Amino acid sequence: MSHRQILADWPTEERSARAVQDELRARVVLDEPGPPPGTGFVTGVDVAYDDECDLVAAAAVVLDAATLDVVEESTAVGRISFPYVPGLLAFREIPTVVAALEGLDSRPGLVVCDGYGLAHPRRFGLASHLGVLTGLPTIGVAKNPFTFTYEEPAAPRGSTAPLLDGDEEVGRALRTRDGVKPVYVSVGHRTSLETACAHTLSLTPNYRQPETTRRADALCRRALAEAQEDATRA
DNA sequence: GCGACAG
DNA sequence: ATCTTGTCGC
Repeated sequence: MSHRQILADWPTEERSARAVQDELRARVVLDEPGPPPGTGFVTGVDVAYDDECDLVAAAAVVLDAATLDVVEESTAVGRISFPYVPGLLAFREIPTVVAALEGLDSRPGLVVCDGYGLAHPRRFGLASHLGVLTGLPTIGVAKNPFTFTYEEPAAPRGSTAPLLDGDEEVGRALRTRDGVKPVYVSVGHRTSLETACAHTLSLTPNYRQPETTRRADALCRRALAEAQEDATRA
């Protein structure tokens, strides 16, 4: 789906946004293992906002999965399409993220999102939604446990604990640095939870957050700053 | 009804 | 997400 098609019928109200999630959820593919970690490309996406200027900037950064070297970068700037509502984050982030992905010449490979996929009140978070719209394999790696619960994983990097919604495992708390707060991994589209965790570990040789997210975060902030300058000047 | 709540 | 300096520690 193109950026324009997506924006053409983008919901404005919370009620219709939730209805979209309930409908699209059936299209999530959960029975594919996903691309093996350490080979091909891995792409990070992230978004930065300026609510005052009504500006949103997204970045997509393609990394070589084996070396974590940057292969290609893309940014897109737009208007804010939805307020932040817990559970409806995708409606705020996706239009500009898709535009940034469309700017790439490379095939993105696995897309790593800053947020959740299956770990979502209606089992259709940002990573699930982006996966269904693009057809790409996606995973979600969040910095906070949202409304979910978990037992503290053991201290060493690589330790995990189930991320639970009641008694249902919706993701995993994964320790990416010894003794540091874990990240919260969930499946998006066309990937298994095991694959998602393996990718997350291979993307965190030095920091808590995946290299994909760190690169995309830095890039979208830069893009937002430039857009703010342009807006101020005009 | 009240509080909590990915980014 | 964003507002924001110095500072403790490897």
